[in-house]
Amino acid sequence: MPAPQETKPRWERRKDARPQELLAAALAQFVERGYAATRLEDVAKRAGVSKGTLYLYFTNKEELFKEVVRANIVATIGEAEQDAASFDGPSGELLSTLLLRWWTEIWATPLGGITKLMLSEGNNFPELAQFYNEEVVARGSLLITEVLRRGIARGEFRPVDPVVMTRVLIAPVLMLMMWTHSYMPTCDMPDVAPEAFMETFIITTLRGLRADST
Amino acid sequence: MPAPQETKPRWERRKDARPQELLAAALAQFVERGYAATRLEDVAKRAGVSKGTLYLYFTNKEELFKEVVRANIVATIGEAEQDAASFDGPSGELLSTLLLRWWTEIWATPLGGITKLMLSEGNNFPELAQFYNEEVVARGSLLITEVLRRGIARGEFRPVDPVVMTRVLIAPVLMLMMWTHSYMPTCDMPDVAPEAFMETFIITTLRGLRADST
Amino acid sequence: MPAPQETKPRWERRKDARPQELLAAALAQFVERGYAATRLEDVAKRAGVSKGTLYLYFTNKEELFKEVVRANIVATIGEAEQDAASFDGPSGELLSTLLLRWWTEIWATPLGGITKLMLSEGNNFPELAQFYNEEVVARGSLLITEVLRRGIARGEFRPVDPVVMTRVLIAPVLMLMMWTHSYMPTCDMPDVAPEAFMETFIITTLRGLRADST
Amino acid sequence: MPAPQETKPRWERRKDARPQELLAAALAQFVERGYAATRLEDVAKRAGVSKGTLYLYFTNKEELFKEVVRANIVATIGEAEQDAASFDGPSGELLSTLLLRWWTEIWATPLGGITKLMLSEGNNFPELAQFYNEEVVARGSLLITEVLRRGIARGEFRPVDPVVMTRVLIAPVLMLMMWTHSYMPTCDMPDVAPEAFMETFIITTLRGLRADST
DNA sequence: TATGAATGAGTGTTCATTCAT
DNA sequence: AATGAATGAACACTCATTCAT
Repeated sequence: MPAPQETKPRWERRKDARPQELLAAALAQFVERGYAATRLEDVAKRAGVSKGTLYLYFTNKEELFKEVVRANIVATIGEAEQDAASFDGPSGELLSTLLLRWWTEIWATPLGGITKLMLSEGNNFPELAQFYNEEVVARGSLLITEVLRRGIARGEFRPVDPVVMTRVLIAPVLMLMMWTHSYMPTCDMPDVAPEAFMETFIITTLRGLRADST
Repeated sequence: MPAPQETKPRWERRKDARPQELLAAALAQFVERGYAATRLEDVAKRAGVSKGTLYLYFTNKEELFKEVVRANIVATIGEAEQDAASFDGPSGELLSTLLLRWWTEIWATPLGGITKLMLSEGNNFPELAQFYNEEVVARGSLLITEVLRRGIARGEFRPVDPVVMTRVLIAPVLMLMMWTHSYMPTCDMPDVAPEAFMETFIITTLRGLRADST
Repeated sequence: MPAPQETKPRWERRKDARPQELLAAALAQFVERGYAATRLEDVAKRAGVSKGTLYLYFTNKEELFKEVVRANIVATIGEAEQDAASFDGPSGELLSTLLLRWWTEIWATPLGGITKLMLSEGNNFPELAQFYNEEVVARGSLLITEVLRRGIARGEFRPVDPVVMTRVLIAPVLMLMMWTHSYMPTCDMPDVAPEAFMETFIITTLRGLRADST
Repeated sequence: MPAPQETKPRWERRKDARPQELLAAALAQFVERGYAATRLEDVAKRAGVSKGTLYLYFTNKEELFKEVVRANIVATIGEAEQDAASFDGPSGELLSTLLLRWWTEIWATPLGGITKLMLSEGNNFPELAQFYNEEVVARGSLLITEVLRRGIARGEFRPVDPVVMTRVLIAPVLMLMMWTHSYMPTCDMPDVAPEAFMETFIITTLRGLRADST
């Protein structure tokens, strides 16, 4: 009896890589189509597996979605927190840096798509929305709030409620995220470049926030 | 003589009131569930009629939605346009009035829910999105843009690109709309009153926009 | 108190005419669309009445259809029978006259449409089909058969089974009826004028039937 | 040891056989009920599968029907075309062979039912009618027309318009098809055997077509 | 007698989920 | 571990029929 040849399998065994690949495919599809409109078959096709395989790794569509979110949220925020802590210059500069980085680093990232998705369809997944808020929104907001407190304490910003102001600062960026991730061209009526938006927004708001602008 | 049975009629004739009732029910359901997740049968049930009745008054789901939008918009925007045209004071005041009215009159109104809905699901229903944009967003935006032009021309505002600035002004209000209409309370993390948000936003932005803030 | 004026009613009372009008409208619609595809609402609209009115006169769609057929079958056949009986010339001439008249007088008549309809959808109304056959097809066929017998007896036609031959003679006319009443132009591939069809058919068949064509 | 329960599997894997089975079930149902009245659920039930399964193999009802036609036609017509091309004898013989074969090979086949169906319901499904005409009727007709041209050119047939004559030749066979597939027995009034019909029809018509029958 | 608003059963189609292989 | 054939619940829309007015 001939020993079975150690043939290289036609497709490579990558037991461990599978889940990642599936999550990647799911992420892409969710971002592209939204949650409800994403068909698991398309996710499977995108990952190059069969529909059934998805169910070997994820209980159902909802769980898959949750995993996608969890897998893509981790690191990014932590960095920003550290940067902010070690910054030493004027608060306005810190603030604008933070907002700009937020935009540039998230927007290019899948996280941008997820944010849009959560804002859009979060209602249908209260549990998930809560999770997302706690892990992402709350931590991010706190960061901004702290900078505002710092600026007010140092007399750089006029006295405002830092929590409310945080929201005012976050809102435009989130909205830009939504606009950017909406692929209907008509919706972005007269074309406004995200960069121009961010610049105008930051300049104007910082001016409005300055303590010395009597 | 036996008392005549008090049989409840299978249906009641309500010819004139019907359309309004249906639109109201549809609006509520759309806002509550979103467009895609709204089943026409539920709308019907909510209005106390049968599924078929809806089709006596509206061609299909899409048309029903459009009617809902039309019935809740026309007046509102028109008024704002007229008010703006006849206003005579400083542009900053006009702008803040406009934004505040926008918020108060739309937010209290179900129209807020519709705006949220369009932002959320617009992607999946391009035709609806386009319709909404043309009828609502474009007209509203133009209003703001014109005020900005006016203020810049009169030297009240510093020179900014009025189109970009329009977006910057719109974004926070839209975002507030989204937050407000997301019924997961957790999402509104530290409770920020919409009024406080609007106030802080308007004051800050107008300060940042003023021409004389050297 | 003024005596109520004897005003002429806005619409004329024509109690007796109603059923006829309804039947006429139904006939037209059935012929135009076929049985299944005819919506009672369209019949009503065509007759200028409301949908409900139809149900005052006819139990349901099926009964309406039956009445339409019954009301349009009566007279025509009788005439032909009498003409044939009193004819005195050569049988070939009689036959061709009969076939041509059949075509010209039925084709223009609603009976043509009904024939097409019966052929098409008769399966779904076995009872009706039977009735139609007995009253129309059988009597008409018998007429032809008799002429064939006459011709054979007089030595004008070669000896054929007159019953079978009757079918052979009827078939093309019926088929022409079907083609003519099919309003999809494509189905009548290269356009063949009904008159040309009838002429070619009659000439060829009579030639084939002649006794002397040795 | 307990005998393993003989549970019947919810479904059986039949990958390769399935399409054929589905087509067969669909054919039967279509012929039995007609196109419009055939519910896909019944087709599925007949094939012993669920409704959804149909959609694994066929895009929709219309496509299913087209496939049924394709699966039952291609061969038949093709053969006839080849036979005709290679035939070398007198045109009358070719013609009668063609017509007879058409009858016997189609009539015995469910394809007869489909022809009946198209004649009956074609009006209501223009696209199907067109498809059927192009694929079946047009090709078949052309075959006959060519034979007629051949016969005329060779002096075997008297000069007639071959296109019109084609129709005259087709009509009786189609009509016979309709009669045969109408399952109301009454409709075939005095019992005429299809074979007798065909024989009488062919003999008579060929006699009428002969060039030498002075 | 006439109306037409209202009904609700029925069907084609989609897609998340299951399970024999 | 992986497949993909099979499932069946769900939903938009139609239309014959009913019935309060």
